[in-house]
Amino acid sequence: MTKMRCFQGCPLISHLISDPDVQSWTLLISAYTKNGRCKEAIKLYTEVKNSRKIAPDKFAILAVAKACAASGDLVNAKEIHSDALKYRFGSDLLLGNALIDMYGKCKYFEGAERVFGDLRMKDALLAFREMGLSGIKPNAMTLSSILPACSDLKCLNLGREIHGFGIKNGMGENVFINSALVDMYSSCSSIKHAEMVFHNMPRPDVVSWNVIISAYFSMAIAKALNKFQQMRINQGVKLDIISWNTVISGCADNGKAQEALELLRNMQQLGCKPNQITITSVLTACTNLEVWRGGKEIHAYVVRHCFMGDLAANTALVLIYAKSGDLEMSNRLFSMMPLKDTVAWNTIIIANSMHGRGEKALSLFNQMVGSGVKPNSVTFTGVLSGCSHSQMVDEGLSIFHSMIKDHKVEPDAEHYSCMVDVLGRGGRLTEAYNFIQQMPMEPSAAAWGALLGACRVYKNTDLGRIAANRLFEIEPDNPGNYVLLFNILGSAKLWEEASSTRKLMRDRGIRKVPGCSWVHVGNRVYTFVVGDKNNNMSNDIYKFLDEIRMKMKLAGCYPDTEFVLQDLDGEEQEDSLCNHSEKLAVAFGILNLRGESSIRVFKNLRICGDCHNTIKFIAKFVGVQIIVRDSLRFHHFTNGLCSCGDFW
DNA sequence: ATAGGGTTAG
Repeated sequence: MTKMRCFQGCPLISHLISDPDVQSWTLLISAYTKNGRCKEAIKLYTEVKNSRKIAPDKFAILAVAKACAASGDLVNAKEIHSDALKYRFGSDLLLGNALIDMYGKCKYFEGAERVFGDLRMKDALLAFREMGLSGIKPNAMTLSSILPACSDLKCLNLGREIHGFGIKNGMGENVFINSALVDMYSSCSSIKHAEMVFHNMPRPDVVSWNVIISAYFSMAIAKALNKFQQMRINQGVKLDIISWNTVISGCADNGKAQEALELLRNMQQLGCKPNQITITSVLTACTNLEVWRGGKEIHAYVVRHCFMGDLAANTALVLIYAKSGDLEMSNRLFSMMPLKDTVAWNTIIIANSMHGRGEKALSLFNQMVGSGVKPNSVTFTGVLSGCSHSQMVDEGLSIFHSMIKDHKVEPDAEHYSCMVDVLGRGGRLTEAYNFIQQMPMEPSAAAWGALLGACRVYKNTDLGRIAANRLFEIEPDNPGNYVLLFNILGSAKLWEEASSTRKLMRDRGIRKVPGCSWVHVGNRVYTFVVGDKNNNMSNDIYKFLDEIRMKMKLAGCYPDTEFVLQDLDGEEQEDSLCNHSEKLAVAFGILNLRGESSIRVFKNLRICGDCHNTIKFIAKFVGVQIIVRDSLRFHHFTNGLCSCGDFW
């Protein structure tokens, strides 16, 4: 009993063993790693090495390299690498593979390259191709440890040769080799062969099943889920944590968030404990969940299960909070993160940009650079879109010019589009148009779309026509472009031309996506469409909105009839401004405040201008904060003002 | 050489 407690909690396990030799030391390191306790494995390695003056052999180094790989511990990884060189294992193929894998998992690709170079892995692979391998005949261990290198490098030909060599040399039924082959064929996009190898295995084990399911996820999700069901009813194999993670991350990557959450519940019911990878995958899935309760539940789970130290989990949480409207929580979480990589910084910059905090996005960018983390292409998209949403034209221009000059990041079409948006929203329409024409690549729909949007805000009919006509060519099926031009022409009172735009849209058979908003009250999500009367409180909702409209008129705010046009859609002619889905959802949220000081509403399309005015008024009149997420960004309404500065 | 090595999830 005492011994057991020590094994779990005591860092110096070696005290329990009278004379630890290299073998038992290695065994313990592996045991810790297999149980997900990488920190302890690494500590054990370091402490025993230093205090007992034991020289690690290649197996000990291999074991600790795996611990570093699993935990992404780059600091110790470098130490392990230098040990490998110090003890003269620099050209060991097995260890070399493990070190490359370790650096890869720590995202330190320069290190991986260096090991690769030292090892002359390419030469090793070539030597293997000639089946010489320095005169030593490869055994099963060699084959199964070299196959992952083929997977990584997508060397299908060599993989095939290894496959043939294995069969010729009586290793055709080796489960390690076969699983590695399934993975190799799958990585080389040769699913048919992966399938063949798997189906010819006499006794596939958990790993074989995991690998084939993962292979199916890369081509057809239905087939993968089907195979997973087969695995579950198969008596011969027992699901392990990797099985669950494979299928959960497969769902997450394919936008199946609900399924991922359901699988998380399933695995827990069956007594399988989620690990960091599970949590990260589920969090990634939740990031794309349309309706989320502010991330609080999964956050609580992460805290309860001590995954808070995990970089990827934290980054996902930062994004979840931002996307669910809670920017404060997002910022707070980020500031508490002990370690921040490029992705983490990008996330918090984008979060602030989405919420219209351009200044904060810019200052975060400067902090990022100051702390020595290298910005990449995504970073600049984030900062520039922050500048555009906050009318920071000069700042945007200066960032754009510093991209190549100071950061060696080549602007791509997306950055150019951001700059069109920066100039356009800043009211510098001619410059925006010139900018498009000077783009070194073909201007994308995003670039013309940014210009068209700016033309709507600044009521520029001439440029609006040009941008819209380009968009009608590039993306003829996007209803938003027709509606925007229609609104531009309508507000210029060019009725005839406006209705011919409408006709063009109708003739092409393009329909507007129906507007839909939702709000979270208590434990339920309530959905509203235009003119919705299906809610229990519909009468109260409309009464409330009537009252607001009266109050607005008394205050001299008249409905902006320009936006009546926005929803004019044939059969929806009777739609007036008072029944847009976002107004209904806001009204319902206000009527169910229950002591809260803020509500959050989500809409699938851009918010309408009249709704924007009305919600500003409601926020002031009721004295609450109203946060609305539309398809592009967030609006924070407080005391009669919106964070977007009316440049929605 | 009868303690350790090889395949899978992000």
